[in-house]
Amino acid sequence: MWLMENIFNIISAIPLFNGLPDDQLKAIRQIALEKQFSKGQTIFTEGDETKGFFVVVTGRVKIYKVSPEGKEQILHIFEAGQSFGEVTVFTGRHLPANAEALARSRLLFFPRSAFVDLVTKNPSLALNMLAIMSKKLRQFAAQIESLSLKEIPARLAAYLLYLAKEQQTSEAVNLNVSKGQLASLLGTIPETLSRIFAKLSGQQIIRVEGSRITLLNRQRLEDLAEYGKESE
Amino acid sequence: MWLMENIFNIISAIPLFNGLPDDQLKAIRQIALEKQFSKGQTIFTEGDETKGFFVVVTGRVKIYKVSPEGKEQILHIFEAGQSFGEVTVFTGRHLPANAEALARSRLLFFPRSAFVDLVTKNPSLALNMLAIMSKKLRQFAAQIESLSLKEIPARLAAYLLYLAKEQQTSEAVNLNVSKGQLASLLGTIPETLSRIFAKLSGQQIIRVEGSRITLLNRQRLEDLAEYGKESE
DNA sequence: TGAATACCTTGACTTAAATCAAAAATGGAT
DNA sequence: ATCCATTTTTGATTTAAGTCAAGGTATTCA
Repeated sequence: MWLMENIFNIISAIPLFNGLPDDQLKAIRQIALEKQFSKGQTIFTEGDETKGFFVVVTGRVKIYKVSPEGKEQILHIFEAGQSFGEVTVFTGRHLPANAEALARSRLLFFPRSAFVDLVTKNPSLALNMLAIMSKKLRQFAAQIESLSLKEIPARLAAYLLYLAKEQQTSEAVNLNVSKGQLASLLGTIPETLSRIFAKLSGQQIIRVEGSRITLLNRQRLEDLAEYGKESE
Repeated sequence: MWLMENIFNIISAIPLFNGLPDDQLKAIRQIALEKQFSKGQTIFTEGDETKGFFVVVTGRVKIYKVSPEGKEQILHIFEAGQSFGEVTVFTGRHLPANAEALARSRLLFFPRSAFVDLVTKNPSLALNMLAIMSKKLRQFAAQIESLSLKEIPARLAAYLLYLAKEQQTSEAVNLNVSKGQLASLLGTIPETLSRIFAKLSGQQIIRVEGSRITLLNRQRLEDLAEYGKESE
């Protein structure tokens, strides 16, 4: 019984379900299924038929694509409260990417047709969903821009500033993924990322201590992120 | 009077409004505004506040980002029946990219709040909108994959195959954009694209005659698109 | 028709980042 | 602790693609 209550609280805290009346939240709870995934476990694979979408309750999930040579490009890393896999709910077909748990994760699964029914009956839910998908479109647009218009040091600088904002700090940020994963997120490989960390450290722009990055010169970091070239 | 009828017909043929009952289509017609843009004219600029979104009636529109050095990355080219700029309808804030007419274009403009009202009252419209945004997310995911995991010849090969599918031909495709624009769409520059056209021509994989590209060896083109390396 | 402009191609060179290879560092597990 | 496995770093080299510069080819417009 307390477990049901627990899920209810979790659901009401998910941005996707923000502002919905209690009876709707109850209906949502009715259709949600809990799933557990251990670290490294695959949640779904590109090309899979899908039956619904997920919300992260605890843990962390990466969504990624793999090239035939095995190189991986992370599209996104989702944390508690965020949803993924919605794409297939509304276009039917196959999943466009892979999902893997980066840590032991608890997820809620929403079966497609039951969820579509809810959306149909509840305009606020539909608007929330549209808002979330709009936000994802924005993020993808930014990622495309970054991949094609910026060099890797600029992408790293932008990512560090993004983390600083997320973590509400202007001093030092904590990488929430391994450096190898970060490389993939930035569209590069670990060796290159390592060299760029070394270069920026040498220039006194950042200090790297394991996964803790101290921002020594925020101005230069911002210039780098914006112009892709160092202001000398 | 005939003009109103005309708009009505146009609206009913737009995928976004597929399957909606006539009274809803009439309501949509009520809020739609017609706008004309000449070739090269800017429709909106990154950072603009927006008041709604657009549907292309005739013509062609490119959505793009520009780096500080002036290099341009095209995110998408929209043609008749397609909508763009929806992102800001549901997240408020600012436009994330630029839009420019590639040809003389007639657009319908849907003011934000009136449209949100319609969506709220009409579940089918909300679902259509969600389906369209899902499709855009897929396309962006594919573009991110392409930019980071494939070399430029592979991107070109994939694009040519995509065009062949679009144009329902297996013989020869017609580039619907200038080669310079195509370069930007593929995340490169005209010089590089030109060299790759020359290289693939030399290998008898394609024949280039202006904007008409004949696919001489579809198999090798497919290998190239998938593996990014040439099958020797 | 011919000039003007935009578009496309080719060449020589530079450079950012990938690859290959190997050494260091880190972090669990026993 | 010590070992093992993974992650990270460093070095030498290669390579794809960008830059700069100059011609060439279309298109458009008067």
